[in-house]
Amino acid sequence: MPSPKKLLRLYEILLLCQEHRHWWPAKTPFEVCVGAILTQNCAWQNVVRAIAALKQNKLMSINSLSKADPEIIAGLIRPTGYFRQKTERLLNFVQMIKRHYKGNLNAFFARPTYVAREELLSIKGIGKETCDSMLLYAGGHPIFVVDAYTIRILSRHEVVAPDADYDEVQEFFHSKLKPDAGLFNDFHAQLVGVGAKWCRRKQPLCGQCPVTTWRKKKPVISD
DNA sequence: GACCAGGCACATC
DNA sequence: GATGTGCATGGT
Repeated sequence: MPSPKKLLRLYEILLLCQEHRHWWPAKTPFEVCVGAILTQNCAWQNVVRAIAALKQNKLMSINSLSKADPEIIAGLIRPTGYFRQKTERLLNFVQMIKRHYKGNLNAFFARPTYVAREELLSIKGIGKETCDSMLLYAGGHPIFVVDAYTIRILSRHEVVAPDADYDEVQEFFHSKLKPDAGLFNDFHAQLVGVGAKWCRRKQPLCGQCPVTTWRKKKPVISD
């Protein structure tokens, strides 16, 4: 298991290759939340289209979205796939914020991290990754987001086991790093950045990947 | 035409 | 609790 120092070194190298990514690519916290649901098992470029369509139809707000016809929403988010499920998930989310926080997203994110997390996870259609993306990128809570790229990259470097699950990997980051939302934000963004470019599902890490290049020089495994 | 993309819920064993 | 399956579009 690498030390906190090595994990930070990995981050520094990613940062040198890509610079700060200023994530999440959204204008408002609510847009982050919508994007987090829409990006489930789908390429980001399709999410961009769906978000543009929602904005064009003035549905990028808790109030308007919650009142919209599900058929209309489904039609607008169609490019992201699973559009019926995602429509239901978006509505489940906005209805919870309306019911419990009078539609005030800031009030929701003002809750303690664990309270907000439990509340999000209780919503049908919001799993751990979607929930943690919202907490970190929309709410500024210091919680590490684990996604397919994170597990793929770290397991290929034998930093975590290939079959490591979400909780294990998240706990790994939390145990090695200080709870710093800014660091967690960009670290995860860096991993997704190299992941989307170089780390496809069934392919080995290629030599162009900055993380691979780093490992060739100095293995991260054990210390 | 096969495979993949920044998941999740549910059924089955 | 682990594993398999449905959900669905768009790009390569």
